[in-house]
Amino acid sequence: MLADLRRPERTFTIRNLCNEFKATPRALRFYEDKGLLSPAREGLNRVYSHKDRVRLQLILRGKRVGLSLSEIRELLDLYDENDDGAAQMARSLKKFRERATALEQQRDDIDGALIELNQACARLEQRLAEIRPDLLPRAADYDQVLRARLDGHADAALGK
Amino acid sequence: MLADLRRPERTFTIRNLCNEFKATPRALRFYEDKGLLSPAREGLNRVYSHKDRVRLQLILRGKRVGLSLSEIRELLDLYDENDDGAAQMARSLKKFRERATALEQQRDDIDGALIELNQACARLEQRLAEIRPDLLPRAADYDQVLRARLDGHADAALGK
DNA sequence: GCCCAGCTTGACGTTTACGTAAACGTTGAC
DNA sequence: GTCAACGTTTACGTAAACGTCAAGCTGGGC
Repeated sequence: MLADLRRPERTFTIRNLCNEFKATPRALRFYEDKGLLSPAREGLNRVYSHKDRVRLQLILRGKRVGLSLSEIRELLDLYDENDDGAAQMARSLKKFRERATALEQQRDDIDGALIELNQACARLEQRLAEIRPDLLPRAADYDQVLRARLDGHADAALGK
Repeated sequence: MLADLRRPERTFTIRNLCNEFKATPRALRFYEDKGLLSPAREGLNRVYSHKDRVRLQLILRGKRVGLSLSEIRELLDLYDENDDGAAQMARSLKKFRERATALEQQRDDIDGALIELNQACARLEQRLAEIRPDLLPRAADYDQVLRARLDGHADAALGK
């Protein structure tokens, strides 16, 4: 029954979780090495509980937002030393905001790079158009999309 | 005179260029190792010409837009094997466009991460507000800025 | 002559997140 | 009985872009 999948006593093999979350066994073992996971053992084999599964979800979510494994571990540790949930939530919140700020910085960097790239492209296109128009990969539509997006961002950045 | 700085026969020491472009000597030597630069020698010491300076500028620009050193080298090589300028321009243009596409993908990834982060932040804030409002770092203004930007991007992404 | 500052080469260290063997044990299918 | 398919541990390899010594040469100032 599917219901079994939700029963808390259900456990998972390493491959179960790998399949479910598109990870590799090597990755899960690596996370364990780094102290992010600590599944039970059945003999030598790893046995993952629902709690482990949740932790893995948190790990992968952390990765998606660009946290390093050590940062993720810090956050997980916070939830573990769980004497007072509120304090840890506050710290997590702080961490998340820091990450958000960093990500915005990254995005601004990327926008800057895109502007520079587009200028370079424009120059190249112009010169090619003069000299060897036949070599111009026709990508007018592509460029329109590209510029539309950039303009949007430029507006947001400049016009506040 | 400042005019001397522009005279083509003016040469530069490694430190000159490092200071001008905020790089380290190690970096310039590294680029040389990788075949991106090949300054003249005066005894043992490196002597950079104007051409070398331009190449360095191109290298740094390439880095800013996220090209790897090997990709940059390919482009520089194109300009060197200079039998037909137009063909290389066309290839550079292609490379640049590929990079632009990749950067946009990266930016979308970042936006996705930011959305996930903001959701997490919102949940944390809400629960903290219920349980321990005193722990809430007051960052209302910060969040407004943050959301304004995100909304802007969301609009651009959704509204075509 | 001495010393320091700055240049040189060479080589190993760093970081992150695993990949990739190697070598072995366990279980189930046939 | 043996082969395949999983699991295990240990350990080295990878990629990028330099940082960080180490050890030595050289020119200039005093």
